[in-house]
Amino acid sequence: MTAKPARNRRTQADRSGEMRARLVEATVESLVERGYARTTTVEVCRRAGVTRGALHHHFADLPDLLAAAMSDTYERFFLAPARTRPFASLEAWIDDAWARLRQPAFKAVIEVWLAARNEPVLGRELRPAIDRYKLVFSIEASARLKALIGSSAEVQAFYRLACETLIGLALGRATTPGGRAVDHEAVVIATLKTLGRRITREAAA
Amino acid sequence: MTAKPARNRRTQADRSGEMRARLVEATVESLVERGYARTTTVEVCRRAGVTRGALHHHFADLPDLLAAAMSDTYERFFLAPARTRPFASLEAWIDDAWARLRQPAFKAVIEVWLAARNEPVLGRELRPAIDRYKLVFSIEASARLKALIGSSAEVQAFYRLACETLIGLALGRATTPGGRAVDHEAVVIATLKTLGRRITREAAA
DNA sequence: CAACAAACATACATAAATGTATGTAAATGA
DNA sequence: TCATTTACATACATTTATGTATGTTTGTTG
Repeated sequence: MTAKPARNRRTQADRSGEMRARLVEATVESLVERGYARTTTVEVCRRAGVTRGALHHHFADLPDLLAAAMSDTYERFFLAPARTRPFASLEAWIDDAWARLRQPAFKAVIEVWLAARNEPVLGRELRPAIDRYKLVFSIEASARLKALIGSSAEVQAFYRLACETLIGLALGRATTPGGRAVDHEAVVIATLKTLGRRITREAAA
Repeated sequence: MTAKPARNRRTQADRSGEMRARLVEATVESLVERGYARTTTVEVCRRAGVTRGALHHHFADLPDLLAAAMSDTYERFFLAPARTRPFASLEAWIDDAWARLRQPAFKAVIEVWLAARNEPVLGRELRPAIDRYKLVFSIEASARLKALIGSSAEVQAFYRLACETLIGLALGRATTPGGRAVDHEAVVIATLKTLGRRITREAAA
């Protein structure tokens, strides 16, 4: 039996998990730094420090890997932190949402969104992952959002608007050379919060 | 001398102009339908119905062609229509701006933005064209916008916000399978206009 | 109406990505 | 412990894009 697990003896599940994680991480990095067009299997393997054989063993092809990378980013950056307490205000939600969308990793999501639209084959394989992603902004899917927005049509409409605004800002970051903040980012966020406060106040009245 | 210009005799300037136009048009189409990653010289030539030799004669390389495509879209969709009368209201500006950003051609711009960020070589060549594009949203560069916004910091901030919102919506369209409208597009536009009216009213007071 | 240059086509060499096939080391389980 | 499966590496064939070089047609100009 495997009585004494030698110092560097890892279980197969461990090896698989770690390898998949490394590959997914390398994929996201490549998407952020080099974009979809230059995110090839060789590039990902180079970053992960493994051979293409390893990649091919764990993922059927690039679409498969991208779907995994997307789901992973989705889980780590958007779902996991969302399992905390409810939002105190629209302002708090804006802070929370923007803290996520401003992450460099969100550029990877944008790249995949476009790639899925651009390449039908890829789109078919990625649709499930993408649809899960969309739920991040879905009011119905989140008890926190439902509680925050309530039944006011005005608040709900403002929420939709704020989502698009944040995505616009995120695209700005994604297209800025270093992924740095775009010029008027702070002003826009501040304005969004101000408007949020007013909408909330009026809805309460 | 070229006494009687035969029916199908075209001047060299004509031929060049038409060829460049065809290539640029094919490039934009390809960017919209297939994205940057699959917009190759062969694909562009296939669409334009010419050989790669022709392309290479008019454009040094793909970055050069992309810069031309970008400038052309810029000119046709954003600058040219902007030379009309001043905006009557923020609402009118929203209508005008959205009428442009909702065009499929704007997806080509987004693709180029990302490509320029993703590939340094391309970025260097495209920077001038991109910087010109940014002027579309620049208040200082447009007398119409200056007149519309005036000196109110609130109106100016709202304008910045609205720009990001519209870009967010445009990205939504760009990532939607048929380039079709995203779910809550109409609501967001309507809300933006409502807010615009309020901001204007308050700034006047 | 030459001589020349511009406009466009054809052909080939090179590079890079992908898929597949096969080989080896490590882990599992009877 | 040994047969078997899983994890990963190596090698090759194919495809596709690019750059470049050279050829042919069509306009321009003295």
